[in-house]
Amino acid sequence: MPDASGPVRLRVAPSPTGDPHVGTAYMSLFNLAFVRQQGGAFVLRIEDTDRARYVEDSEQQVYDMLRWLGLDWDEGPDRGGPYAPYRQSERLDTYRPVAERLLAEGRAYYCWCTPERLAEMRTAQQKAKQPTGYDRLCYGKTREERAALSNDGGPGFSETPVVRMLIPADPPLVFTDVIRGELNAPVPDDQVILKADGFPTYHLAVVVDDHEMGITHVVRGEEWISSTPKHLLLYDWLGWERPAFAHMPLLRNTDKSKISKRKNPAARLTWFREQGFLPEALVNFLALMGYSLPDNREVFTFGEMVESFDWGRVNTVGPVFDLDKLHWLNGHYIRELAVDDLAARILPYLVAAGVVSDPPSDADVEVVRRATPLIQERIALLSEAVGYLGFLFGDSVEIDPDAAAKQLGADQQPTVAAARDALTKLDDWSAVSIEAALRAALVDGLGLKPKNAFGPVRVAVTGSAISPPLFESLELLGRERSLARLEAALR
RNA sequence: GCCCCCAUCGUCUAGAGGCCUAGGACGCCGCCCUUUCAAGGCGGUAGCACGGGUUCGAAUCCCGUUGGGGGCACCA
Repeated sequence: MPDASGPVRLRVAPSPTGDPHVGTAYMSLFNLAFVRQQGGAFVLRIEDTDRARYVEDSEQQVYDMLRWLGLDWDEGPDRGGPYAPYRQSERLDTYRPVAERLLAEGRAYYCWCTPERLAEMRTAQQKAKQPTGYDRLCYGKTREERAALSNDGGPGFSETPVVRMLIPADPPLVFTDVIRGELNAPVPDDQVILKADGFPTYHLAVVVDDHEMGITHVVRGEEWISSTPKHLLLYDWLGWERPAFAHMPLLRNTDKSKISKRKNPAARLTWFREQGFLPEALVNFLALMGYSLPDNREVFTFGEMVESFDWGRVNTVGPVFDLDKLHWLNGHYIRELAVDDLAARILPYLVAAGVVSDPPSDADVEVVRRATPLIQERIALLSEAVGYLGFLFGDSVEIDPDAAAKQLGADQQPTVAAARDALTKLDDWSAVSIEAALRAALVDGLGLKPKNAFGPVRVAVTGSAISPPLFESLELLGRERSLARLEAALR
């Protein structure tokens, strides 16, 4: 097994079958942390050997999301590298000779069984409480011999055969995992390595490619532990050096099951961007899943993770993906952002919500920039800016009925009127002056508690009982629209 | 059903035999601050799954039980 002292090449190998999965980012992160620490190469390989499940756009989405997260790769289909091509569908010629060699050496055999026959066999085995696995019906038979079996209602025969590994009686089951130490995996059955359509299965393709590409460390999910003996066998048969294996824990849904798009929106990587999470917060959070820094610090950069990275610190327990903590972390990162940076990140969400025109006017951009400091410590997600800042755009504002009922009833009319009168007389339309004028008129003048004095004004002007700080909001809104909204609340 | 992996507060975790009366973070609760909401400050709640060993001593090592997860495809 290679150690980590030499050049390291790791791979991330998503299958292009829909929205990028959060697990892809998770594996990429740990992969990349190790690569950067060791000075190796991060290889992105697209494992598209399943033509039935291939989705056109998803490869591009993988690129987009990994770049968004800043988890950039050194070699890949889009940027080339010494071992191109990096798409398995373009490497078919690489796998076929290997399958033929195994066939010739008696380590593999053709199988003509139909999928229907295999399904029936599995069902029967389960029913009989037997371990499931291929029964080797085709083993040692020629095409003609096997076909003859099916002539009169025998087991299903398919014209195009697959190639299966002939698993020996004592396959290698024990291997050392860099995270878990010595592992004892289950005995495999005669696995298909070449499909009827001529494409390899994952098991063949991954071993051949990892060898060809000089991959030293395989970082993948825990779900692969039970498949590893198949891969070990292939390495041994072919006389190739085994890579090191790191089986990461699986991210979980709240019910502890493997994280899935069905049960958890967060399983879709694009969801995080839609919601307004910051990529740096997500990366930090992902690093916290099943991992900790030596000093147990919780907020850290990718670079800091790299400095002390150690496979031994990766937990073996699958962490539940807890959005509460990610929210907190995201809010934390938002508060640390420079105002202009944050404003620039908020803008697309306002545009997407239709609050700001597309493209935004210079005036709108300026308003967002000036409003951003008011909400920086109030939002945990970029998308929440829409609710806070919507009132600043447009002539009138829609008043929340609940807030109106509580803050703009008959009792509050004099308060609103007094506010209007005080502000109408105001010369200097600045937050400081506005506050002074309103305090004088409402708190001192009408003897109201601040809460009761400013509440009605807030609802009248922002449309909501929850808003950015009132006086700054009035200043940003401007005299004309502010007074108009107070006036409107009096009718 | 068969095989494999795993087990510290609700959640993420620290802990590699004595430093543990088990520490931190999120959440939750209370108080302070306060023009709403936040943010911030202070305090609190809550856990070593269970049973046997080993040892002077066990959250830490071993075995079993229970519990959870994963795999058992011509999917990856």
